[in-house]
Amino acid sequence: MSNRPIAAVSSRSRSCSRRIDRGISLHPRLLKTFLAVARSRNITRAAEAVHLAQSSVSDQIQSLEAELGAALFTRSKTGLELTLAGLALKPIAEDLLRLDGEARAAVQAAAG
Amino acid sequence: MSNRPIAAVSSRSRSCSRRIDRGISLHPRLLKTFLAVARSRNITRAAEAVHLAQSSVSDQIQSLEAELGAALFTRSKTGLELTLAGLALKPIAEDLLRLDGEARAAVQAAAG
DNA sequence: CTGAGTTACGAATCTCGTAACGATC
DNA sequence: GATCGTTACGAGATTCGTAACTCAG
Repeated sequence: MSNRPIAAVSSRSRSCSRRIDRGISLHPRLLKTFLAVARSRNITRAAEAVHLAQSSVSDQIQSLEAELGAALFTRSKTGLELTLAGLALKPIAEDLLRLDGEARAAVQAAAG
Repeated sequence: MSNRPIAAVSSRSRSCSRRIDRGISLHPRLLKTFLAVARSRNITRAAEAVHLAQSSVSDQIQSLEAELGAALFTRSKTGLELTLAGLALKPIAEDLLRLDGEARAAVQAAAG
């Protein structure tokens, strides 16, 4: 009988945001999207870069912000800008993604 | 209309394995489970440690192996043993999880 | 009206638990 | 028969795309 106290219960309660992961871990996919947006400072462009719909990118950024409890970008008329939190996340996200690749490579090397 | 050439199409075709992510990135959740199994060399124990059902742990390990294209453990009568690939993955998985935490901390620090 | 981001909604997919098996001791 | 891992299956949650909406220029 429903023994899932870990995963949040409320789920789809507020607005639309589909928040991708929720409190368990920083999903690499979100990080990849975040970096694309950080680079282009433009959601539309980032969406093309990662082959996702604009709305998906918008959602992923919001999920990441919700997950971390902090705004990563400031939405201004002239474009998006990284906040202090976004600036702090960027280099670590890059490391994380790099390590992800290293893990794959290491396993391939070890297994043949 | 249905424009999803990226995500695999076949999906639930073989056996039961629900393979968690599939070719996009190393899911931190899988890594956490992997480390728990690597530590106890026992799926039942690992399941208790990470608060999941035995079957979920079994699936996650298989997902990870499928994702990486290599066996991480040898299932023998006496228990599970790490393969060369598993041995190679372990330290990187630990780093990955550590970095995950660092990212959170850095964002918290920057945002207040 | 155009360009950019966000919200609504729905279909396909994924996650994880219960239950049923299979194998080893 | 007890223990441990795997497979089957189903309920609920997640992901992402289309479409509609909002706001600045």
